[in-house]
Amino acid sequence: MGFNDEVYKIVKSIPRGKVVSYGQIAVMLGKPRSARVVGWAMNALSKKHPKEAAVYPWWRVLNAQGRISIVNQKVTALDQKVLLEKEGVLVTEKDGSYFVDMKKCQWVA
DNA sequence: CAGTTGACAGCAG
DNA sequence: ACTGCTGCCAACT
Repeated sequence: MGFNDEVYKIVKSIPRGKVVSYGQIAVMLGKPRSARVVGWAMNALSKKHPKEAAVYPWWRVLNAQGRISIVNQKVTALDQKVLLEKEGVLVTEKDGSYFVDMKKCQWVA
């Protein structure tokens, strides 16, 4: 595979307690407009490679607003919230969705 | 091989 | 400020 692995590589390098946005990953890959593909890659990771999901901290990946945009996957937004909190990331709930303070937790390469 | 999809982002109305 | 439409690009069917 190609692009997918690139995404995973970035994800794997995210430090504990930090989060990044899809667009940010896309930029790191040199394709600023591939945010959607990054999301697709994450989806494929948990869906087709659940075993690798334990290695790649996909839960540190959020959308640009710091919102957990996961919807109907194997893992729920609640799971992601718990995982993040376990790492010391403050997750706030807002109208059924979970948010992270990007200002404090966003990872800068 | 061609059309559809998607855990997004950014600009337009 | 809020909702909606478009752009983008790899993987899927």
